Amino acid sequence: MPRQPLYDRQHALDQAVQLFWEQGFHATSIKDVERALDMRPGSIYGAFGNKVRLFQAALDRYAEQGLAELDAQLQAHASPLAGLAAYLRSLGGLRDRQMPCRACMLVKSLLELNERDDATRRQADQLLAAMESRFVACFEAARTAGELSAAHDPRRLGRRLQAQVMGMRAYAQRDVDAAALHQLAEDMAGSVETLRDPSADS
Amino acid sequence: MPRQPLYDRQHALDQAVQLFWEQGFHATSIKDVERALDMRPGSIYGAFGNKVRLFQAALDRYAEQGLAELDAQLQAHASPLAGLAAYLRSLGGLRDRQMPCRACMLVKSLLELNERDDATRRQADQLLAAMESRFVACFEAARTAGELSAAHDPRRLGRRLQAQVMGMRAYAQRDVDAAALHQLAEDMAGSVETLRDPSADS
DNA sequence: ATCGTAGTTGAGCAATCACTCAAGTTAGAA
DNA sequence: TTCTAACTTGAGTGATTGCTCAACTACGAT
Repeated sequence: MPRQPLYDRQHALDQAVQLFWEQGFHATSIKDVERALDMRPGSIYGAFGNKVRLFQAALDRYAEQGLAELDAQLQAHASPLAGLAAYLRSLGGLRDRQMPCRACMLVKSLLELNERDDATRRQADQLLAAMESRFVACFEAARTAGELSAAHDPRRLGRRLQAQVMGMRAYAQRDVDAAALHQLAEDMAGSVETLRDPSADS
Repeated sequence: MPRQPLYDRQHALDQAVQLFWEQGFHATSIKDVERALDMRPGSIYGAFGNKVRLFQAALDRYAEQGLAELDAQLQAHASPLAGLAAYLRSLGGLRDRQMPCRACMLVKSLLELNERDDATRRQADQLLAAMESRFVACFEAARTAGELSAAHDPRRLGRRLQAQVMGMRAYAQRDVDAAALHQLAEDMAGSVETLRDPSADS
């Protein structure tokens, strides 16, 4: 085994996530990637294959971190519904922190890519489906915990929640002030909390 | 006045809307435009200036038609809230009709463009703001008509509605079945209808 | 019929695109 | 020390990008 790579693969991928998240796939050139990763074309292609595969790896990494953020919020709260509400409220602060982009990278990719980049678009779709599954599982947990009435359909609620999150984050990409975003998040969090069965004991 | 243009400007713009709506700005080449509009580069640049300005003209035309659709739904219903609910339900059928794209072209543009295309992104933002204003005006009308309790803030409701529409249409871009989309639209329409003041007389 | 103006055409421009590869560099194994 | 396999480098590939412009065409006015 002669010679280790000079670059840190994880760190390089993180830089790629930042870059693609901000600029999208088509507006980002390999020149941009060279600058952001501080790597020369040969190394980039040696490490990641080509532009599409680098983008796909970045998508995977982004989704992984997104799921981790959701899980962190869920574990910080005793009840599933409270966790989801807290997650929505945390999205209200999208304008406060400094970020590459406020909209979700998966949604940006889903909307940007067409059938010419079919495999990548399907990947974005699947990663979004995984996120939705987490939402559904959450509502199911709330139901078995008696927090949510049996009349509610967890899958339907999960779909709706994902659509709301997609909407809020796309809206956050608009040129609106932070207060409006917090209000929006509060409204959405409230609509999750009102699902709570009034006859629940805890 | 010697010689009329061979092309129909409105028709050409409609073709441009279709093309850009489906593929986005960066993934669409002038070659694509030549094919779609059946025009040669010289004519295209003579008529529209350059790629950016053609895209901007297409954005304007798209927004104009989008507002017209909303207005059509509103005028078809006596009450503002009923009109908004009908509009949301109509979006549930996005998967049924054949369309260039299910997601909103304004949102696609807002998410695709970055500060490098600042003017165009700001234009998309402003057109979305105009749409939101229509929503707000609608809620204000509902309030003066006594359909909506004075406790509600029309601006806040307008923001929320726009975020919901953005979310639903982005969600519709996913690979989900039509029934799920109708359910989602029904949920959102229902949430508008429950705003109706129970003490309203009509 | 002639003229002038506006619209059309397509070959072709410089710039950029994603990508390659031969030459050079580095380090562990022998 | 020498060898060798993995990694780095950057000049350079052909293809494509957005766009131009000189030649050409069509048509109303005179």
